Amino acid sequence: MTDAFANYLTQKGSLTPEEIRQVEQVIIPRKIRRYQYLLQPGEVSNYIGFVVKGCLRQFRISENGQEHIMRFAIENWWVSDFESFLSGQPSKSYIDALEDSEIVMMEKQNYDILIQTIPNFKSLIDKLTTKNFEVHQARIYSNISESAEDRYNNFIISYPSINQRVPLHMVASFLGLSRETLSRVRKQDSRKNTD
Amino acid sequence: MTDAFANYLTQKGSLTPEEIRQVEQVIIPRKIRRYQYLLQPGEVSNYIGFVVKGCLRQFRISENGQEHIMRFAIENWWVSDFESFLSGQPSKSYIDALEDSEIVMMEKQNYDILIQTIPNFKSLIDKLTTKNFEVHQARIYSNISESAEDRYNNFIISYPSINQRVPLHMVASFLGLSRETLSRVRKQDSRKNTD
DNA sequence: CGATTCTTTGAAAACAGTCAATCTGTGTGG
DNA sequence: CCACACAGATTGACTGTTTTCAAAGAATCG
Repeated sequence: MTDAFANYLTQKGSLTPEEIRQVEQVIIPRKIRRYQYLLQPGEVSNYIGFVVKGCLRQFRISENGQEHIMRFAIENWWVSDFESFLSGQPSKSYIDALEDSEIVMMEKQNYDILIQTIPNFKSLIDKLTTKNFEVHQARIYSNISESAEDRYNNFIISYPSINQRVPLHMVASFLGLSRETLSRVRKQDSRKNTD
Repeated sequence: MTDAFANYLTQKGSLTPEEIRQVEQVIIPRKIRRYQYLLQPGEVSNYIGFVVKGCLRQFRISENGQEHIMRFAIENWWVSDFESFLSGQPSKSYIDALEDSEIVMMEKQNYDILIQTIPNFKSLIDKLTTKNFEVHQARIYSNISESAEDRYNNFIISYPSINQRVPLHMVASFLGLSRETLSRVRKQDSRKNTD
């Protein structure tokens, strides 16, 4: 079950078998059913999860009741409200599962200890932080500079696997578009590609 | 000149006078004239700067030649292309000064040493990283969920000092709007406020 | 004062959202 | 196996928002 996690730690973090054993002592495997919440607003996100199998999303609900998807997570991605996880402040987000999923969870106190005791784990997290920064910048740049069509096209290039698995109206929500608009954008695109 | 930096380190990072002396050994004060570039695309951002006085911006230029402002920096803010600084990859951004400015610069290698040797400095940077994460999330959420008017109103609440100092067309660029639209939004707003 | 930068305005066009209806595919219960 | 319900996707007509283009009006600086 947690082989995927061990592989990840080996490949992305160069952890030794001994270090992986140490990490595995503090993780908790969990199954999450489709539609099940992992986090709700007001709770503090005391853990990070690593997705072994499945698909989840983090979203907020605006005053008028609309859902706005901040982030997806599939196999080999981390899932958490990192904002709440890092700051210790209550979350503003929901996290739920879009498919029956399996994750391994790690509590913040153990996470902090591992960072202090396993340099390879620390540098893995540093890489993750840098990557997150890049992803955020890219998304902000896309949001302020690109048309709906370009944003969608970049999305399917950057996240083809998400695009395949997730309903279109959620992709629209992630991109900040109405589902109707995204549906029309996609139609335009397919017309162009068959020319 | 660098008193502002020492104050910042004391107040935000609880550094002791001795620790501050240690930091001050590796910083380089620099004056940047208005319109002067601090960074251009392709360069690696090998330093972070702390703004003692003045105002700067980080922006990218899109294929059609438009400027898109990623970030402003004024007194007591850090300035850098953090993406490039953290990853060591070439930057995609320009940084330039909007006013004659004074900054103190720190090279990455010294930054790394200070993080390792001064726990207070490390936790200051950790706070900064968390704060950055929050700011990114807030901006993304704003971009995908709010109207032009709401985005602008949130901007002037969140960054009143920037709004006062920076030309309207740059605020528009930061928000992902045309200057004409922002001009009209602002007019609408002022009408509402005088009712 | 003249030059430059910044802001505003109007009119038209492009773009995106809303509402309502229909269509499609999937899965469940009878 | 069929009928039905349900979630998701599409379409059309309409409305509202934002951009674009062009011009003119402030403000600032040397």
